Amino acid sequence: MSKTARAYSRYSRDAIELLGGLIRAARKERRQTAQDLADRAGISRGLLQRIEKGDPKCGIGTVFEVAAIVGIKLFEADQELLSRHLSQTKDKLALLPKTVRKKSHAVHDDF
Amino acid sequence: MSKTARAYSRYSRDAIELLGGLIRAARKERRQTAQDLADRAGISRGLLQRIEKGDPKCGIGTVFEVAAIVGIKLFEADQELLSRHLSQTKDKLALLPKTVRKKSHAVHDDF
DNA sequence: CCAAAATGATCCATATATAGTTCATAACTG
DNA sequence: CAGTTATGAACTATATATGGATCATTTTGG
Repeated sequence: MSKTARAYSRYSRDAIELLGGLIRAARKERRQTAQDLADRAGISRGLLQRIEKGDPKCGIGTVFEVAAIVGIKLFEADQELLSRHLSQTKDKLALLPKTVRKKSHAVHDDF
Repeated sequence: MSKTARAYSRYSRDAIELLGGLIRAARKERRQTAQDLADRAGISRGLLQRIEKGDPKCGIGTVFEVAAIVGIKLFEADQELLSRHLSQTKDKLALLPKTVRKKSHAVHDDF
């Protein structure tokens, strides 16, 4: 028996669906075929269809790649800035405690 | 033989790695254990580890979910706004031509 | 210090995503 | 209008991600 499918919060579902929609809109504005975009991204047309529809099961790498191809960048569009932000985050992580204790409970979700 | 692994652009790799780092940083600031966050997200600790490390192969749904739990929203934090944006995008899509022709080639990637 | 706990890494079995196909329908173009 | 092309949707086989366990190491708190 297949373990009941994973559940996603309303936010996640909406966010992913929005991203997919933005991709589809951007592709059409570019007057680009689904097949063509899929080819450029190195994926199948079927997978692109699911991405544009907002399927949560698609690999984040593929989605980001496709999004970037049609000009949608979720983070800094400037590679230079992005790299800097990335290393800053790494630095910050180096400062934070390596491990962490307790606080396992009582964290209340607000979304 | 395993077909050579998919390639990702520099941007995608950095963006995903950044997102993972932000998640890890946020989790530690909350003084939350990896195991605990994994439990809350309904995933295994191993998978969370890969997400925080920036593995492009993780499902976008899982990543977004984990991110949201630690308070990172890539789109509107306000569910109301997000929903509105989502339906706006759908409306816009309804206006765009259903299908699209040509322009298969000559789209130059700039990232 | 010492014991307990968190993390990072690896391995395997299994669930699942993806490619690739096919088919039906819709929507452009001339 | 007719022919062509894009799209949406399903299905299957295979590649691969994920869960769950284990082990070594590091870090923390008492």
